[in-house]
Amino acid sequence: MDSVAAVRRFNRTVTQRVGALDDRYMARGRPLAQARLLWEIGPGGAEVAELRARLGLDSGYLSRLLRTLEGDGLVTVGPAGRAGGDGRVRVAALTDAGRAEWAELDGRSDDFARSLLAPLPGRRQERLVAAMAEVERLLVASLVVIEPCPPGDPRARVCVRSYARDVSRRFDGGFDPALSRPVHDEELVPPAGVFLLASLNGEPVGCGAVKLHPDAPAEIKRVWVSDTVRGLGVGRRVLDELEKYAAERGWTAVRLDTNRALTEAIAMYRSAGYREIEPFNTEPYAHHWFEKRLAQ
Amino acid sequence: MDSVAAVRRFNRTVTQRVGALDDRYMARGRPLAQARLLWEIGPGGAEVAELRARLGLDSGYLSRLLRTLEGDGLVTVGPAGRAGGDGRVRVAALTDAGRAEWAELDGRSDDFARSLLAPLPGRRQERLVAAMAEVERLLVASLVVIEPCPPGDPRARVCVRSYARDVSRRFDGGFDPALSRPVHDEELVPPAGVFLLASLNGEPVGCGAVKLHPDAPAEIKRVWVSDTVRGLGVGRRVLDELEKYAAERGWTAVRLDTNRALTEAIAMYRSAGYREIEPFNTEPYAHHWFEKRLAQ
DNA sequence: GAGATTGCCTGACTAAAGTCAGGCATGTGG
DNA sequence: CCACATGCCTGACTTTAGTCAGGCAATCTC
Repeated sequence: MDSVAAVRRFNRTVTQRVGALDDRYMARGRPLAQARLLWEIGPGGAEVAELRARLGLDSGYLSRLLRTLEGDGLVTVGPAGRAGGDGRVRVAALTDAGRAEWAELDGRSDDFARSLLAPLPGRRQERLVAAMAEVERLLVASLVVIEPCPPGDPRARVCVRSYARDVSRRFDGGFDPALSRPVHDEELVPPAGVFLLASLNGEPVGCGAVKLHPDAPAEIKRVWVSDTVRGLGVGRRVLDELEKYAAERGWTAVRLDTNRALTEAIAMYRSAGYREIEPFNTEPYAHHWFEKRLAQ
Repeated sequence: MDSVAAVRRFNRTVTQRVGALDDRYMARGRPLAQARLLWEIGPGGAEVAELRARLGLDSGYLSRLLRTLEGDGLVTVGPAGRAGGDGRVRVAALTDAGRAEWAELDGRSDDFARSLLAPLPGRRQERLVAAMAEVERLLVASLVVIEPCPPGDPRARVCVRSYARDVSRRFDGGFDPALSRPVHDEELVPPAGVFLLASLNGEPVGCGAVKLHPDAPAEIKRVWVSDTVRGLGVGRRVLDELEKYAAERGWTAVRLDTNRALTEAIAMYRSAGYREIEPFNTEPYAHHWFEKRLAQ
């Protein structure tokens, strides 16, 4: 397959060679990990747990790095500012010297970016920037992770609220959740069902749920994808995971209902093998009902 | 500047995040540096000096890495095969076990490339591949280095031969170097002049030379750019460097002659501030003569 | 309010990466 | 043939990165 070769060439030249240069720019005099951490803390400060998640570091290692930066007088680590907050969490903030160092890093990053553009004639610069944006956008698809999540989790709530907002904007006459058939959290917790969350670098960007009705096909609900990642196949992956969940537990069919305004969703269901069926519920906002038989 | 921000976003998400994933794929069980080295040696083997240049490693460190791979029975390092070659250079080659390991790495690289494409729907995959190719092509411009080189260097010879071949393909009736006004190597060695070589990862991809005539404008010769990097501003950069070289040594003008078939070159000269002048030599292949006054 | 959990910290490690100073054999220019 | 350069190698280091086990205090759960 030729496109695999093309991706490999890209990885080699761009992620490896350019990435190494980027690192070298970033870490002048200071170990790379420290520079990255300092950068990640930023002028606004950051909670330790967040830093750990963003940089993917071991708790002990991060702690030690923070101690080093503190020793150099660049960072202070103290209890979270907000009263009433969790007293265990600590926030790292930059000192004046740290802010200066951060500005230096920021400047260097700018320099490096400019050095990539500089050798190109003007129009090619624009094309490079456009192509980079495209690559970045399309590559995030492979960074989106889909995993089960309690429906009560704040990130799940964010998704469901966004879902309701999107839908009410698109339906004729809006959408009032109170009129729609209710879904209770307990129905989306194993073994009754599951709620899946799609996230990108920890940020929620999509969701979907399935209810495993006893003695009836499983029912798919609340499939939603943030428009920041729309068109990248995330919805389809969520749907696949939900079907897989139901199939593994013995269900042989899934159903769902949807509104005629959601044309892309309908197209996705059809292309995923769903067939339109007679109404199987009395959902007031639904115009179409679909079913798909699951291979065991 | 917004495009700088876009490049930085790209560097962050793509070179950093994807690059780190790539490394993790590459280095399973084995230290990354070893895996990279093994990969770089490849089934065809490679000279030690070349490996050092490609990977940018310290001589001692590389030697040690080779010793480790040798100890693991993956690599043999021996004197260069070619008789009459430099007896000091050594070549690393893969053993059977090394070849197997290499194939394993190769397979993993493929897997990783596929894993980037897989989550995307088909048409987006094509767009990603196209955008990657574009980014890669445009970014190599910033990896091209231009530096003085003795005109007798093999890489310089390669360029001049390519130049003659390109030109003879384009001129009506071909190009016979014997009929053209000759340029001797000594004229392109400081202080009489200079030969500049443009190279990408050590491979020659362009050249240009200037002769500093006493009591006459400096003369630019042999500006050539390989079509692998054409359109990326390399020719313009070579020209700038040549002008700078002449200006720094007190020359106040540069001249050159060119053939009417070389339309892009002519356009480049014009856009770089060259004005057409009366013939200043009797070059049989020239149709246009240009001059540019240099700011001191 | 006891017991488990969570968030951060420290100490004690190990492995990998990289540097530096020489050393030996080969090659090159006078 | 001498002096010097070059290509590779070894030994002796340092730094960076990262892991793991445990510990303390705050918080949550029952």
